[in-house]
Amino acid sequence: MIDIKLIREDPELVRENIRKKFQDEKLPLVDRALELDRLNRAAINEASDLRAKRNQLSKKVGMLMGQAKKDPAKAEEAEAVKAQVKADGERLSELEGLEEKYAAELHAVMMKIPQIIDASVPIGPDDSHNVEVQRFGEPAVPDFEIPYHTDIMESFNGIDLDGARRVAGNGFYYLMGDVARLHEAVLAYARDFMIGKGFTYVIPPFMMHGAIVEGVMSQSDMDAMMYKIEGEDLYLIGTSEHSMIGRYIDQILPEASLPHTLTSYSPCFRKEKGAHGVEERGVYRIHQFEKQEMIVVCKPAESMEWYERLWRYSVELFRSMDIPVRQLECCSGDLADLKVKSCDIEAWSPRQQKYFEVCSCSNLGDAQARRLRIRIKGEDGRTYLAHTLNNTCVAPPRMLIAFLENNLSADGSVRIPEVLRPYMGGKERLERCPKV
RNA sequence: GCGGAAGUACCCAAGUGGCCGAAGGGGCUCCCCUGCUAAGGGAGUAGACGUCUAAACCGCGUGCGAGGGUUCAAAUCCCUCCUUCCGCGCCA
Repeated sequence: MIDIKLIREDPELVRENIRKKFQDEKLPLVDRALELDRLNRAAINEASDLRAKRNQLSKKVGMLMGQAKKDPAKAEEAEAVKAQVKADGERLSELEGLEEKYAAELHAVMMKIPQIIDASVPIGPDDSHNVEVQRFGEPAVPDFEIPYHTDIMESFNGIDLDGARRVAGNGFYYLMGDVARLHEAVLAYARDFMIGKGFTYVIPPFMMHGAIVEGVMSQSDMDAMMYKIEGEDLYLIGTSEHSMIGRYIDQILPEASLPHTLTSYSPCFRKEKGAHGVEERGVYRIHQFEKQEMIVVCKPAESMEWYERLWRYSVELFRSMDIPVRQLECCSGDLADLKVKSCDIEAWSPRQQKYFEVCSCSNLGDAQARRLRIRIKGEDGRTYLAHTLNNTCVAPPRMLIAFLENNLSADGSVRIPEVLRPYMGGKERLERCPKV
């Protein structure tokens, strides 16, 4: 969400930004916003004048009523003033209706106008124009065949998709044995990794109110992603970012307390409508997964610096588990409407011989902060909007695909990288086991 | 979940229809007085949001948990909801 003042002062900049994102159908929204803003302010001004008048006259009634005890003539005068106020009442309630109507419409329009993207974002209509920035580690292709990830998991008796389908349907999983333990090991390792970077570990609510949902994500994302609890104003979180950023709703943070650097764990629930749908056979795109996340709330001037730091943490984390990765920058057309700049960290899949998304790092600028009214109080007493960022540390079980494929040996065993061994009871390898 | 109580500014707290945007106290800030300091005196202390403005000040509007309603006028009356506290119940 952008500032309405920006549209007042420089509508062309906002239009240009919409064009850069290949959303020309939204161009009329700019003029619509200007019009609604004008109407809204006119209504506010007139209503405000009427209220001022009413307040004055009502006080006068009060005074006259007081005097009426000694001088009955004053009572009549009071009645006359009452009638005056009542006369304006109709116009005032009409204006109040208009205020509400215009404000609501304006808000709806403003929610659709995308955040101003950073000047450095590459321009392109869709994800095919995303830009590979840099690779980390050698994308190796072994001389033996790498099975599909669920087959690798099955070779350790580590997954049951059939059972999950019976219980919850497609898009769920049972992880078992060493694979389940590995899943938790990766999360625990990522947690400690971030604690080591000075982040505070947080376990947030896994559900949230509708008002928070609207603040942290766009309407289209909400429809495509969120599960609603029947009969309650509660949604299952799609990522801990939602409840982590939501925590700051209506808060004014002392400047000295910044930056807030948090690493949160949560299960994540997603409908995955649209996108490419839920995968039939595997744990790449599913309705439920777990994630260790990074969250930063900081001063506006520092958000780009944090953005750079955050995605590098992901790279460092994956490299420490011997997984080759690359940084892929999101182009303008692929950037969600709330984001200023974003990149994916993609892990190498030796089986498919291509990179696939495992982390997503975003600088939201003041977009979430404006929607949720997250402000900072400066030393000079002024308040201003914070910036928010988020990034994935690890999101298994998808992340396990990269892990298993890259650490698989010709004999079918999987090497446990040293950093994970303390979380696996010292185990150095996962060995194939007979089918149960 | 049931019963009871309560939500007023940084904190405590008075206020049941009219100069109440809100007494009083504490705290905090500034000033003065006094060399003996768990001292005295004075002043200030809604923040926020909206509007107005080139911007700011000022002004105006909103604001007493939230949202509605009654009224010329609501902290005060009515309705709904939320939160907290105390019992009871249930439960990892």
